Parts: sequence; C-alpha cells; structure tokens
Amino acid sequence: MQPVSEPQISPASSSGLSSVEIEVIDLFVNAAKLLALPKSVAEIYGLLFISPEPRSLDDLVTKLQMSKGSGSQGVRLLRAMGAIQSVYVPGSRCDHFTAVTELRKLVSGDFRGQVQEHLDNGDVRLQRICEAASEDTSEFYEQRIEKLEQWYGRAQTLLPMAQKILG
Amino acid sequence: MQPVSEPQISPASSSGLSSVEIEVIDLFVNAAKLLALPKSVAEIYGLLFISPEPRSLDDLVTKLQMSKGSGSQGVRLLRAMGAIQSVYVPGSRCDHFTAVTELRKLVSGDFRGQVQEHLDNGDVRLQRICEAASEDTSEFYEQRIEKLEQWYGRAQTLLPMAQKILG
DNA sequence: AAAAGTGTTCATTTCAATTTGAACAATATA
DNA sequence: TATATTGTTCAAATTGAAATGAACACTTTT
Repeated sequence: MQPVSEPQISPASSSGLSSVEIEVIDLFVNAAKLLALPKSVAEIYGLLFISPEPRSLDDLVTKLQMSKGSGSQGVRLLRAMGAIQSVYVPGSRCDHFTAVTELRKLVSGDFRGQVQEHLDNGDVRLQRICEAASEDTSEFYEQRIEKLEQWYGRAQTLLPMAQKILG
Repeated sequence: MQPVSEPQISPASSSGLSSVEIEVIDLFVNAAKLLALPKSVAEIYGLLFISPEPRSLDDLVTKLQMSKGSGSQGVRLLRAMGAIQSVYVPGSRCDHFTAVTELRKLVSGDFRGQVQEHLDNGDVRLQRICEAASEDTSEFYEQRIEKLEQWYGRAQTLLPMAQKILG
C-alpha cells in the first residue's frame, strides 16, 4: 500500500469543510473501502461523526457537495444499518441526524449483516457440494470437504469472539 | 440476502467442469465478494482448491473459459498473496499450480495485508486529525478523537486474536 | 390555494475496476 | 535458424456499481 496520501475531498471547492472535518471524512472514506461501502455513505457518516450538532439532509448534501439523491440513499442505508439516528430538533420541520458511535451497536448492525449471512449459507453450500461429490467420491474430495467444514467451524468460533471484543 | 441460488458458472457452455467443481468454484466466487477480490481470482483459486493434480495456466484458462490475460494476472495475484504455489511437474516445461489450503498461511498472507495495512496507517491518520483539530480544540473534538483511538485499540486487539483462532 | 420546503424514486450518466485480446518477449523444440 | 510453446503486458472494450438530476409526492407556511 502506498503511504497515507493527502485527502482527496477537493478541499479548494469547499462549501466550508474545516480541515478536521476533511481529515475525519477521509478516514472513513478509506475505511469504507475495506467494507466495500459506497463513498457517499462514508462521507455522510464521517461528517456526522465529527459534527457536534445534528445535521439535516440538506445540510449534509450541501457541505459534502453531493446530489440530493445520493444523500437520501446514503442516509437510508446508514439508518438501516443502525449507524446513524434521526433526532428531533425543536423548531425545525426536517429530519436531523447524528452518528451512532457505540462500536457495539455498529458491529451488531452492519458487520453481522454482511458476514453472518454468508456463514449461515455455509451449511447449504456444503450440503450441495457433498451431494455433487457423492457421484464421484474420492479420498481427495473427502479431504477437501473436510477442510471446508473446518474453515466454517473456525469462522463460527471467531465471529462471536469478535463481537465480544468490539461490543 | 437472497437464498443461496444456483451457481452462475454457465454450466452448459462447459469445457468440462464437473458439478463438484462448479459448486466449489461458486463457493469461492461468493466468498470473494466479501473480500472484494476479482471473480477471476476466485475462480482460479476455487478450481485449484478442488483439483487433485497441479494445473497449468493454460489448463486453468481453458477450463474456466477466461482470457490468458486474466489468468496471468490472477495467478500473479494469488501467488503474491501466498494462496497458491507453483510446483515442479517433471516432463513439462510450463508452471503448474496448487492451492495453499492451510488457513494459517492464507490468513497471514491476504487478510493481514488488507487489514493490517489500514491499521498501521491509523497512527498517521490520527496524528493528522489531532493536528487539524488543534486549531479548534473543543471538548467535543477531544471526545471524538478519543473514540477513534479506542476503535483502533480494539482492532489491534482483535487482529492477533483472529490470527490465533484461524492459524 | 399558491408557494416554498422537504424528501423519495428512478431513468440516465459517469466512473472505475475487470476482462479481453492482441502484441510482445522469452524459452524450448525441431 | 525457424517454429511452437509459454507467459507477460498493456491499450481498449466491457461491465456493474454509484452518482446525478429531474420528476414526483407530501407537508408546511403565507
């Protein structure tokens, strides 16, 4: 990997993002790559994370210079993941959002969703592979299937442990 | 997620992939999505995983019906990741490959590469955020930075533990 | 009711990653 | 030396995901 490079959140064309905001957003944008989440989603979360006050959708898309459509989608996803919350702001009729920062909540939301799912399907898949292999049952295939079962087992062990450490 | 669907490795147009092979390759192709690896890479690894004998590049691209270019790139990546090995096959002048199936080796190869890297940069990033925040040092910013440090700490704890369980 | 504000949806565009295929070594065989 | 084999590289095409922006619906204010 290349050394950490300067944030690419076009700093000149700012609609007033401070340098702290830019750095933090950049952090999340990069982390998002690891989780294969859209950049816009990371930007929204990043900005909310570093915002002392709740922000409206309009607010977000203006500061981040993204389309209303993207903003709307992004907010929806983040809400579904439990990564942001909408809060009531007296005297304003639009929704306002804040970042959920408890690792425990974040982990049980998205992480679980993405990974657990695949593991759950593991049984089905292994089942199918066994069936397919039963036509041609060799020593080698048995070994490989055993290997796959071992892998799934390990993963099943690891996941709850990860939740414990993070939660 | 939709229920596990039928493999989409065009089974009709087969250059002779057995149903076991198809199922296993499909398993890896799906897992690869989680790790954000190219499909071609997953296909190659999957086929090697379920092949009793080493296979040549030519072999791979023929059975998988992919271009030589993709095959070459894929093999290179997998080798760099330590996920496949080239083995000597007497009486043949081309390289042959087998899958590395020890979870320990796989984990120290790719997983580490992808994740550790980001964590290593964490220090640099946090440093930069601190600097940026020093212009405008508020209670809130301090809390957030603390939160980020906490997150990195947890991740640093989890990673070696994961390696232990998997390795 | 009109006008302004807020938010969603969705067809289209944009963009980046992957794949292809052809050109190009490099090496072995005849 | 010519020819076949093996493998890499890279520009161009393909693909699919994400972003845009306009149309729409709903609410609130005047």
